[in-house]
Amino acid sequence: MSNNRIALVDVNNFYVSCERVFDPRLEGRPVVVLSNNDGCVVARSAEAKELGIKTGAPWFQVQGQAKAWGLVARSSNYELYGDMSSRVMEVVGRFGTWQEVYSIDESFVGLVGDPAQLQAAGRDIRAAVMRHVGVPVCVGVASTKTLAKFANRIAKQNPALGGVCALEAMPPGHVEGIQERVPASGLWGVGGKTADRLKMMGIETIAELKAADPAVIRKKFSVVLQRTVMELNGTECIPHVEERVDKQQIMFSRSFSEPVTTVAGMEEVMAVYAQRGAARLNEEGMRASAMTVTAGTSRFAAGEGSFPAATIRFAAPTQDPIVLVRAAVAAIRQSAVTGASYLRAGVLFSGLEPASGAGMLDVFGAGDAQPEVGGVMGEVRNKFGSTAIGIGIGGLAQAPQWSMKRELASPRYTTDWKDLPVVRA
DNA sequence: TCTGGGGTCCTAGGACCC
DNA sequence: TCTGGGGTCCTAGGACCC
Repeated sequence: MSNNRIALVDVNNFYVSCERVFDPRLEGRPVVVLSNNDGCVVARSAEAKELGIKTGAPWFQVQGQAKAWGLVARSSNYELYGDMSSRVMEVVGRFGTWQEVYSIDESFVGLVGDPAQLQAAGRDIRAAVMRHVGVPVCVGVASTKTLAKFANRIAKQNPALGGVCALEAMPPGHVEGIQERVPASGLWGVGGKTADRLKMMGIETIAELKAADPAVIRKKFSVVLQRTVMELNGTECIPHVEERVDKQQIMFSRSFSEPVTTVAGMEEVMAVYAQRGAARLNEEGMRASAMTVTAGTSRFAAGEGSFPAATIRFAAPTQDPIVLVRAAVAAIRQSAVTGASYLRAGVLFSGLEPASGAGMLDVFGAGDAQPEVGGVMGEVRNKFGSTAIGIGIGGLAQAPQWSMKRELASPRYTTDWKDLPVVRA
């Protein structure tokens, strides 16, 4: 067996840690970051976790005690987190033989060495990210991705390890002991439904799942869970995806700050959302052969609710915002229910292909003379800001009534000159 | 009054073809 | 009343992830 290993590096309480870099007063205090519309809690500091605040907790239920607890809430600031993320990834990537960015705050990297060297590499990564970006990370190192995730969890839960756990550097029997105690549902890839079904078969702990027959697991569940079993036993089954492959879908979906109750209102929403989606298509350099528009009433309200969805297939793949807006508005006009109280809507593009190069035949030879609308709008936005241009209601400078609320937002410290922090010495 | 916004992969089943 | 066998492609839905 070679000594190639996989490290999973992730930032602790990522969104909260980003906020703390620019506002050190938040250090040591309970802090939560809220979802769009300040709806619910999406990230918590260790102190907030200790208070018993759960991920997904509705903010209006927590808000009452905030003052007594000294709890600080921030609206999510995705521009800041996105920028901090790329800085973290760049630093972490320097240490790996390869790197796969798995989510906004996690990446897998390849490491080589004996257990002591792996442990040392983990400590180096941690120190480098803290020095260059200022956020704390944990590192788990093992022979497969599933085990690296597991090792990372051990690192997080045992402060004595200093944020790094190379599985093979642990004392003999230690890892096995944990696997006998921890439920299988704590593993990457094992969700609630699967855990329930496993339980009925008498499989509750990680150790029990590890000892299960992969063929039986595949038959009763799926190839996905079979891979988990094999990875627990040290056989790599989940491939590395170093090059970010092209996305299969692009979505724009948001809930509103207040309900939209008329079909005309939903047409307005769709006009704006289709444009936001089209802008994303343009940024990714893609065009779509199909678009699905969706809307929904509250999942928490009594009664049936209304969840319209309609898919439009285009004769030729497109990223033209005018075409997309027209189609989305027509689709919602037909599928929205008069009088329903809609709280969210979205557009999903699928059947994506690159917009450049050999695409559609330019039958009429108009391609050169008529630059694509989406591209031009993208250039204008880049130069003059995201609200500088739009079609119809999407061009209004003032946001419509139902637009998202972010009342507790922090400044865009790293992506907007106006918000650059000032340091006095 | 109030409850996120993205994504991925797999499977089953239907349509269609030879 | 009987009516193959195999293959591909597409879609919807489920489960999971952060």
